[in-house]
Amino acid sequence: MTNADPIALIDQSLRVAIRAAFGEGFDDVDPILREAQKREFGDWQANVAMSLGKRLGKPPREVAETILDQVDFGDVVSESSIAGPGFINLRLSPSAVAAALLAMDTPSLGVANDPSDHPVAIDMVSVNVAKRMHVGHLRSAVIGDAIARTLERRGRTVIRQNHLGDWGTPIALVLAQLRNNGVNLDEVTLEDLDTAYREAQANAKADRRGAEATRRFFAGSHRHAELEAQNEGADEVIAAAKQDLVQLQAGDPELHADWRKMIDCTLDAVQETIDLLGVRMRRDSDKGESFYNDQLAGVVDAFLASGKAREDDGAIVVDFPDRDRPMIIRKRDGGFLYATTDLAAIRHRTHDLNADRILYIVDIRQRDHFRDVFEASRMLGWDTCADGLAAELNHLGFGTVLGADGKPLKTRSGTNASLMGLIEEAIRRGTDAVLARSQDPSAPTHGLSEEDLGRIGRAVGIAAIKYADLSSDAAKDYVFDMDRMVAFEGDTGPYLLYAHARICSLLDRAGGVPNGAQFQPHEPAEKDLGLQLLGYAKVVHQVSHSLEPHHLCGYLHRLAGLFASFYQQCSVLKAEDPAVQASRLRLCDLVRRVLSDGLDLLGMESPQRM
RNA sequence: GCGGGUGUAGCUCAAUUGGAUAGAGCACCGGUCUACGAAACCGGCGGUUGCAGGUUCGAAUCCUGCCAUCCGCGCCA
Repeated sequence: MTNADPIALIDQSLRVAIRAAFGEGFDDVDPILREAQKREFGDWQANVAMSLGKRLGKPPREVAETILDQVDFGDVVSESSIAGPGFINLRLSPSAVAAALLAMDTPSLGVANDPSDHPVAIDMVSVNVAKRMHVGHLRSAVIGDAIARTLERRGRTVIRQNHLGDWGTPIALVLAQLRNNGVNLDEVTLEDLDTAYREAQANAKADRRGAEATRRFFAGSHRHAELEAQNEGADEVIAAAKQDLVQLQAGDPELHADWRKMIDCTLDAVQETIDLLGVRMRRDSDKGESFYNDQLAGVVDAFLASGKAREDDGAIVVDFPDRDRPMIIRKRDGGFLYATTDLAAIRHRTHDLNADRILYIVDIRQRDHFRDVFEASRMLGWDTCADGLAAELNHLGFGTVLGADGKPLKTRSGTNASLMGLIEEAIRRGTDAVLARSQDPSAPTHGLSEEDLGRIGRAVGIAAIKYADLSSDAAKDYVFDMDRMVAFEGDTGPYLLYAHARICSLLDRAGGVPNGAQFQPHEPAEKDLGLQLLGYAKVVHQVSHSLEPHHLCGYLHRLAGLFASFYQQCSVLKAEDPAVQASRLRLCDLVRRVLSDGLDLLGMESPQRM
């Protein structure tokens, strides 16, 4: 915040006034400044009088009057009044808004860096080897990317961690299946892998009760429950796979080479999808379960040595003081579990990566799992970095993607909808719309090359999908309705892109912002737009803490809406007074940059035309 | 059975974390383009915030009890 920040100035003035009016003991009273919810009331309001009234035993309105008698807002506030039970309503002077806009009109747009120099580790996407990506991965990728970009915007180093499901009996089963099928792994496609995966699954469960296993099989990514094939009483297929796994672990060169090829094939396909989605993640983000494999025995030993784990019916478990269900970290047969791997991963991320914040962008149904793992890791101090700083461990759990019927989104055949298919359809529909509009000779996109139009269509389609995913509370389920998303009307990603594109062409026609342009937000629409702009840094800071991108979506949508109103009410190019025109152009330019910056944090492109 | 989430306009979602008359979008009705881009703007219709109590100046938000619904619950990941 700069010293031109009118809200900080008002806050300070009120604190001084409260101290002066009520004496010592009222040194540090929060004026409870809030944005006014309705413009009729004012721009901002202070709600301190109500709580202070109680403390002083005086009517809140009287308290408010006393404060206003004492306060000196300088020329920041143009109008103040008392309303209702004791709200202090304030209207900012145009000059104060102008000064604040001037202060934020810098490359940073007022967004401050986070002081921490530790990296942040984000566990996101987390695909399963040999499986196609499906909608279950969409949210982790989109939300994770938005969070990562927001933290990077604040100067943090973000280490994306693709916690691959690349180890264990499931993977061994697929390998065995591939060899049975005589598949040449040098030319293997993800299709082959996916098929082998399904066949392996079918074989594994053929000899056993299938219903429950089938239900789990279709549940989602490996971080959900994809293969229910590790129960005791393994049949021959599983026994053989476990044998393979032992050999693989022992370093059998041929098996290891096949295993690598399988991973490479999967990840090449993943990369293609990730790139098309515009999610920033590369192969150097890969750190799968296999990475932690040789640390798992040590994890269990550490818990045993510290007395935090005990043996129970042959298994090793960790107890929690407030829960009766323990967490198993080693099975009776000596095998390790998902929890064991996650404990190793936390230790790696604090001890080796030095991360002071570890975020998990994983389905919310795993809340209990992460609660257990986080708490257990704290028992051994594995949440602390080398410098003694305790890392913040956070599970950003997201809800399920539902179809129009309100049930988890599936294809007609009942399998999980392919993520690539969804993305391609969104892009196709975005491109169709862009192409159709470019037919109009007066359209700004008229005459653009097919390549350019395709690029714009892609940006529009992707923005539609992402905005739908990001604009509501991540923890809740949401209905994936392609028709609504790509209607491109109302509260959608394309609406934001459209606002941005209009500003671009406006500035284009004007030849940019004139030298010496000064902010003069006198018209109500100009001032409202200006006030909204001033809130940008705050919302970015907020999202980087709360991990709620939907607040940024809401902010940008309001900004775009206020711009649309302003655009309707205030002529820019036709403004008669050159100073007014210059002011409006500068305002437009600032809106454009904030929109573009905000869209980028959400992982969306902002084309100049659409 | 135990634990957790959710419940807001016909539909999809918000609500600055306890503030004023609960807001948007879609749908519906009515206005605004020989154009600073109508993917837009302006107005209208639409609510007992699941129900019942409680806390206080003030509750969608906090507490208690119900109802509905979804999810999780030791050797799967």
